[in-house]
Amino acid sequence: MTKPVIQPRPCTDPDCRGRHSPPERIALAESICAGRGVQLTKLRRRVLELLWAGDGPTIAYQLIEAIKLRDLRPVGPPTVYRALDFLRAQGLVSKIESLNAYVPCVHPEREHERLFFICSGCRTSVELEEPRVERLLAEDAAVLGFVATRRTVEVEGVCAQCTEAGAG
Amino acid sequence: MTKPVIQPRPCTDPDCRGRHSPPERIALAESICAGRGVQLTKLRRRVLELLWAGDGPTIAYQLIEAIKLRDLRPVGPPTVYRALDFLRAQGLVSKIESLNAYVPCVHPEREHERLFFICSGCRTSVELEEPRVERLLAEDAAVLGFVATRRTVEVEGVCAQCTEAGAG
DNA sequence: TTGATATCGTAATGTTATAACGTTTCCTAT
DNA sequence: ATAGGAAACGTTATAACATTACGATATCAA
Repeated sequence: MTKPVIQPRPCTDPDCRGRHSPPERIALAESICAGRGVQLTKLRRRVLELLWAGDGPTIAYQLIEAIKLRDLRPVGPPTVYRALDFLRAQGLVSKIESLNAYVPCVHPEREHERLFFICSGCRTSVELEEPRVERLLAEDAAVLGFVATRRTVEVEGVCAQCTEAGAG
Repeated sequence: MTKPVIQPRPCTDPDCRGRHSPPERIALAESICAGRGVQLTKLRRRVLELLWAGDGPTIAYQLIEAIKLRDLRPVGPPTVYRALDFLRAQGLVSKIESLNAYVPCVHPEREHERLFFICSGCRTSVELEEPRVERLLAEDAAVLGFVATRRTVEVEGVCAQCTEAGAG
């Protein structure tokens, strides 16, 4: 009885809204790291799994707690922050600056900048690719003679569900 | 002998790049607050002055130190954070989320979202209004049924001067 | 197996921000 | 003028987020 092998699968739906199976996305991360010759170690993988398991942006100290619970061993902040740094460098995780929290990237296989809609009601976030925003920012950067290395685009507000719930 | 009165003056140059006299911008802040019936108290004004005096994004604890030096009295973090909260609420100051630092808004008289280009070389930032980005984000929000309350758009990189200096 | 490099553990500490509660200031109605 | 109330501020403590520094372990090529 062999376990079914989970195949990473590039997503071609620009409007998928992040609806992917976490195991499939982890498998994709594995294959991306393998392809780059970098190591998705047990710890790094665990952190990525926990981010996928969370139902919204997760703060570093939640990850520390979760690892303690799940792996029955204590880990210090540097351990988790190092893993996060690695995952961010590989484009597998983004930091939501306005929350000091971290989210798994839905489409690490696409090398795009991401923007986030963050609901202050249910504390979830939606990742979006917006080539048009990217293009405008690149244009402005060019006018300024500015060489961009990182973009942060975050929109805070209330999502459709929470608006309905609040109104109903 | 009367002091010359500094008149606040709306800026009509969309590409002014923030070249304004701080005293003039403080006077503008005064008049905006007066118009809204809110108080730009001595402390709040001092914080705003210090932000204008800084040559780039300023962190809260720098403000605490600066007030100690300048006004010869100790102030606690809550005092400064409250002043910053007020100034942000009035649109006179923005927080740069990716630096945890604060900058005075160049054009508080215009009710626009701002985006920032932040140079990691000289630690300065340039504020820009980008109605086109605003529009795209509004569009995306509409598609998601998302009611936006705050936008954070920050581009990190190296400015033209620093690029030249580094290359030369 | 050895040396080099990457990764991880651990203690301490640094940095950023807020809670809680008391005091002062200032306006308004009398 | 003065009592009541709201807004602003002061102060202590602490919470929340992140890094430094250094040693231990694991991994891999030669």
